Amino acid sequence: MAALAKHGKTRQIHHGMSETHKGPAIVWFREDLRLDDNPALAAALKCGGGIVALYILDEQSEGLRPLGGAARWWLHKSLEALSDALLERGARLILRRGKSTETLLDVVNRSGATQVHWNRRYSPGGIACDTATKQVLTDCGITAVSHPGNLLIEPWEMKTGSGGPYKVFTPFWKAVRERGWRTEPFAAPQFPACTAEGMESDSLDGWGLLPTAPEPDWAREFPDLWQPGEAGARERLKAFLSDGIGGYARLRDRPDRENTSRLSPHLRFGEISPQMIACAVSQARDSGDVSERDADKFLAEVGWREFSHHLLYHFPDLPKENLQAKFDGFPWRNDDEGLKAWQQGMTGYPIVDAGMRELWRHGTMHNRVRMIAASFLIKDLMIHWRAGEAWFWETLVDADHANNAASWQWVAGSGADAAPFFRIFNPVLQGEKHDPDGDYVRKFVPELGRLPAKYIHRPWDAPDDILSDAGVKPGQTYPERIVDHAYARNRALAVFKALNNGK
DNA sequence: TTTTGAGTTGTTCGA
DNA sequence: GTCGAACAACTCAAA
Repeated sequence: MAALAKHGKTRQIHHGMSETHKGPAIVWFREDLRLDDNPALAAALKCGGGIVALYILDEQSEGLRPLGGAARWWLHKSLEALSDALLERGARLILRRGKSTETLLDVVNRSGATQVHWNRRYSPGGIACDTATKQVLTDCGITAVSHPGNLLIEPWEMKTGSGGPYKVFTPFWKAVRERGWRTEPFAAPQFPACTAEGMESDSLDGWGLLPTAPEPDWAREFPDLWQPGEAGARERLKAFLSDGIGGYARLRDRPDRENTSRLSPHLRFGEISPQMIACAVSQARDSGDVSERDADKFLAEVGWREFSHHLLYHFPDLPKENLQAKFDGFPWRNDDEGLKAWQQGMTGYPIVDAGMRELWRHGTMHNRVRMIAASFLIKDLMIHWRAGEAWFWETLVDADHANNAASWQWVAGSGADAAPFFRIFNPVLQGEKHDPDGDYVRKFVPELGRLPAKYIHRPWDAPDDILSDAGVKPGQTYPERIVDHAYARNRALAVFKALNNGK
């Protein structure tokens, strides 16, 4: 009807109508691709005029970081799932591409919506975009409401005794727990019979989010490992609570076991809320199914996500600038070959290479191995943490602006509550400690698969007959070490020491 | 204002 | 093989 009318005129028409006829409310989905426990969706449905469920692929607005490849794959699948879930309830997901503000205005005008609801983002680009959008909508007489839907507590609500943001995790998490968070979920909403009838929508396939030829199909194995979407998130949580969380405190560091939750990409896209996770874990603990130790340890990981997001809110430069200014003088090495070897999993250190190859093949890496691999890039190769951050952003399905930046700075020592400079992971000892049988290495570095456990984390120490029995030819079937760890460790220690003396 | 205790994830050395 | 200490010095958070 009013699809082609100019903005102003359309608005006028609808304002005139709103006295007698209530327009629909738009739910603008962004990083909250779920129907359950979704405050923006619940609020929009409450309006009673029907809803328009909208997702905008915004690759143009300044300050919004374009998704990396692996995350684009996830987004595609997650939008499919969301669209299906909405269809089951008689609603459509409208897909649009373009600048957020303009696109939203266009959908407002075409739909005659009088309200727009969304759940907040906390990155500087997201905040800027949402603030501007809210202003424009408000100026047009549209009610724009932002809701808290992605964090346990809003970042501005957590303050230390002196009024500043927390910079140390332990007191932060203690304060969050003492304060508590919302435990009543927003109920699974009842949908009106018909919504967004006749609205134009892009075709998801047309967005090109999946890898396309001649690009290699790096996502080939993803579907076997992941089930993006709300239902997948719920199943993952359930499976973790029944199989993985028992012994979590002890076994979460073992990449050869399946004791991590693997919920991070689901959280990243908001397919499940941190409240829902926390609630389920607390219940399992209270009923005695899960030990207090395991439950608390796992909840603390949700706490780290929270901490990272709060940090990014208070320190918007976190993804680009050292949080500790003294690191600005750090003599990072330019080493394209080293960076490439690291990215490809060809450093000659089996645990590092296994991790980097897991990342490429599966779009994820075990948490412990992320630290080992990151420490290797930063401290052994002395390559800037930003190069590592960028690679993880491109390859992780759970790539999260806040977590990624905060974690890389933590490893580098430049971040909040960071590792002391002398904490330099030894890739051999870490491998032997956390992958004692070498099963993790065997899975991702098959050319070492026949080496006995004793040598699998240090093939250079293996006698010639053992190497040849295992079919390993150093420098041919598997690379020699690109740097000697003992040498690299001393080099890093010297640099860090100078950094501290120089202030 | 001052003081005090503490700080995710490690490694190495020497007893 | 196991264990504790050293590795530095600083900043944070709360009393």
